[in-house]
Amino acid sequence: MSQTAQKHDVFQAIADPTRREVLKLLAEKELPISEITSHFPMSRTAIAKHLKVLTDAELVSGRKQGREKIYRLHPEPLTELRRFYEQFWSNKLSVLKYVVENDKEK
Amino acid sequence: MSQTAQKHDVFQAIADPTRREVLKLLAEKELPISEITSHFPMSRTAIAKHLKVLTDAELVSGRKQGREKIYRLHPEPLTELRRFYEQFWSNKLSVLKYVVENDKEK
DNA sequence: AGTATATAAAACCATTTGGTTTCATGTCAA
DNA sequence: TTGACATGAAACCAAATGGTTTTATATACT
Repeated sequence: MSQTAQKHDVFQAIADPTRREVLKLLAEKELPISEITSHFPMSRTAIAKHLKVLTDAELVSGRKQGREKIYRLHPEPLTELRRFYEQFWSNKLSVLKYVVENDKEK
Repeated sequence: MSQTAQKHDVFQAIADPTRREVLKLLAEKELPISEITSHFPMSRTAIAKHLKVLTDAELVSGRKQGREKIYRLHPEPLTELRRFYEQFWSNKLSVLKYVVENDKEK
């Protein structure tokens, strides 16, 4: 269980639309599992599994409070998304090439 | 087979590390399938399937030229990635909240 | 014409994914 | 202490994913 365990990465974690929605919910405020579940047309167990994946990717963390488990967002890993995105769209030759070549076709 | 078919979306397309690498390759210049394949430890057929997924997500397109099929990058759909990212990290309350609350803990 | 090359298409396979149901456990409240 | 509530854990399942091998077809080269 090292710091680098990370069975699921960010890219995989956000591949599922339900998980993306969960992240949006948690961006507002932290929530217990049952609260989160109430926003989706599926079982609590299914949501719990999604939360497991998000936890693996270190995008959320849950703490037990009484009989509830409360999840909160950890947005940092999303910066990897940004880095990926910028390889293609930020001050990169590829973008220029793309734009130029597309202009030619018109 | 409408224009809106789009069986695979961008998030799903970039979930696989091989496909992310393919995109990086194509950011440099357009390439035929066999050329792309030579960069990976798997069969041409496997790469062709990855290219199919990327095509579904409209991240690449292929044109037949002689006996080769040449693929090129279409980076536009990646903006959806950016929009997603910015929901969490760009001038949003959630970020402020996150930072503030993290400060408190230290 | 015949051979090598580049891709396409299909069948197949193991593993992962995204869901379910069922049962067990811990906690709160009356 | 009894019952309701919130979660955990396990078994199960169908479909999707990521790969393979095999066979076919079109193009290029000599």
